Amino acid sequence: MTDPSCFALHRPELEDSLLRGEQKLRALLNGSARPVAAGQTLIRAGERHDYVYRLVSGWACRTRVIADGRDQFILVFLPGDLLAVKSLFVKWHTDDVKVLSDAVVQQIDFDTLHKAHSDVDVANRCMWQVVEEERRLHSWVFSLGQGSAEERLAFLLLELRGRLTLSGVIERNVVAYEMPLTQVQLADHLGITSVHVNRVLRLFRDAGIVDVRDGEVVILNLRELTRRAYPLLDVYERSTPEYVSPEFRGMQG
Amino acid sequence: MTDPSCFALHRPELEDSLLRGEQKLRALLNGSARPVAAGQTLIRAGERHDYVYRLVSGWACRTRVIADGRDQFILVFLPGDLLAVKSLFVKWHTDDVKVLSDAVVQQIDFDTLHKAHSDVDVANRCMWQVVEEERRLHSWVFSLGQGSAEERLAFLLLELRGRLTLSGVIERNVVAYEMPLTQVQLADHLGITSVHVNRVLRLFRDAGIVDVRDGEVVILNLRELTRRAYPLLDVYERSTPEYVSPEFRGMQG
DNA sequence: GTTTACGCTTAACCTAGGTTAGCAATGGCC
DNA sequence: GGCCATTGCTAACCTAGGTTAAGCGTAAAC
Repeated sequence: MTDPSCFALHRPELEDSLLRGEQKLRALLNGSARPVAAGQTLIRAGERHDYVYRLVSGWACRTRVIADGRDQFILVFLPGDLLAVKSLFVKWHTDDVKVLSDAVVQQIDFDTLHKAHSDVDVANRCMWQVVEEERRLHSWVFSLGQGSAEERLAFLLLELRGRLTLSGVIERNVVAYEMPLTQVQLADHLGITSVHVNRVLRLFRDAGIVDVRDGEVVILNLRELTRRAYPLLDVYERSTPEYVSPEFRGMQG
Repeated sequence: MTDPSCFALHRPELEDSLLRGEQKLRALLNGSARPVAAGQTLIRAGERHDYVYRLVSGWACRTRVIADGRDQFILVFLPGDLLAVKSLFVKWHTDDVKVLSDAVVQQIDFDTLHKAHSDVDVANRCMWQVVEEERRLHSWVFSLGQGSAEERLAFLLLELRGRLTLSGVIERNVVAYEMPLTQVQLADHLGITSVHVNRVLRLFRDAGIVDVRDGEVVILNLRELTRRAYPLLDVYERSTPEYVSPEFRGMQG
């Protein structure tokens, strides 16, 4: 959120409002920071929930687990993201929100945010978070429905880099970043098994495309990684420098 | 939208606001109704778009098509739904919106709705549409990532019935409803091939569970259909009478 | 009244990815 | 030190669903 271009998809008319909303929210969240240990569940599906959070550092995810053990990460949250904005609108959430690495979160209770929500700037900033999540969900639905395991993994690694860049966690154009997900967790997000995650990672490593190891992603050939992910990128990502290697900017296909 | 309980997941504090917002939106949309022929594309990905729509009758979908022919229906819209609320926030959409059967839509341009959006009730009603879509997207991500073809198809047929009931298109507890999707279109939504859709439909028909034919769904055994879909239902749907057969209300697992 | 197009159906065959099962390396923890 | 849990890795085997191709019915188009 250090880079205003993180709002790049929006309408110019709204940019100022979103930035003001961001400032106002920061003021409201200020002082409430607290650490959360890796593995903690912040929100449990089906339980009444009256807080909205900002993830200051660390990674989190929205995940759905069912009785027979199937588990799907629905969204991954990175530093700067607002978590559970929907708390403003729903009695309870339909999925768990879990912290994936040691993290720091700020929080705000329903009543306070509800009052603030009558401020147009704050309402816009909240709506923006939901709209942006929906964009990512669209891509993810397409990926799970139509993408191969290779495409999905390439897409995920590229998308994480793009989001970390836009939110200012990593510098523009870096090719290595910390990524705390285990292979099992990657599998739960990608909708494949951890055995197959391992196969694809080895393939990518052998092909000199990307090396994922010890909680770090090292991109060896950004052009090739982009090429493999490209079918799954949406028109926004395809035209945004933070997501794709230069050769592919705005390309069709 | 004839049934206020369509807002069942929300907070009681907001129910009145949502209903007021609905009335205000209706007033704004009034008079703009126009027919749209089946197959028409209402919104094209990547093009500037300045309208928000209400689907008065007929079915529509948000879909992403890529160059190699892969096509995924991301969301299906039913009568009463607002389409493209995100137009308020994004310069262009990342996916097409296509009308699936002869339909009637009302529309409102960006400037008018933007002014109305400063009204809290209207803003809430718009946010609600996006939040509800996100809930469905969560379930769909889980389904595509973890569900078998049988589970997904059962889930879809059950969900469509539930939504049609909540929005007042069909009566409570009916077991047959019109469903204009072809097997190819079902396949595009479910993330499988039309050949496999056909296989599963035959299986369901032979097992006396549900008969899908000639643009109509006839549920022969609601209990069994619910059982097959159950793993994919979210906690909201599991506890809502419109979605599940009585025996399963609120069941875990 | 033939042609074209579309949707449904089925069969035969194939492959991406799942399943099961080990083994090795690491790192608390007592 | 030994113990246990977690993560990564790999091999052997299996299956859900994909692919290809064909036939059938209906209906609009000429």
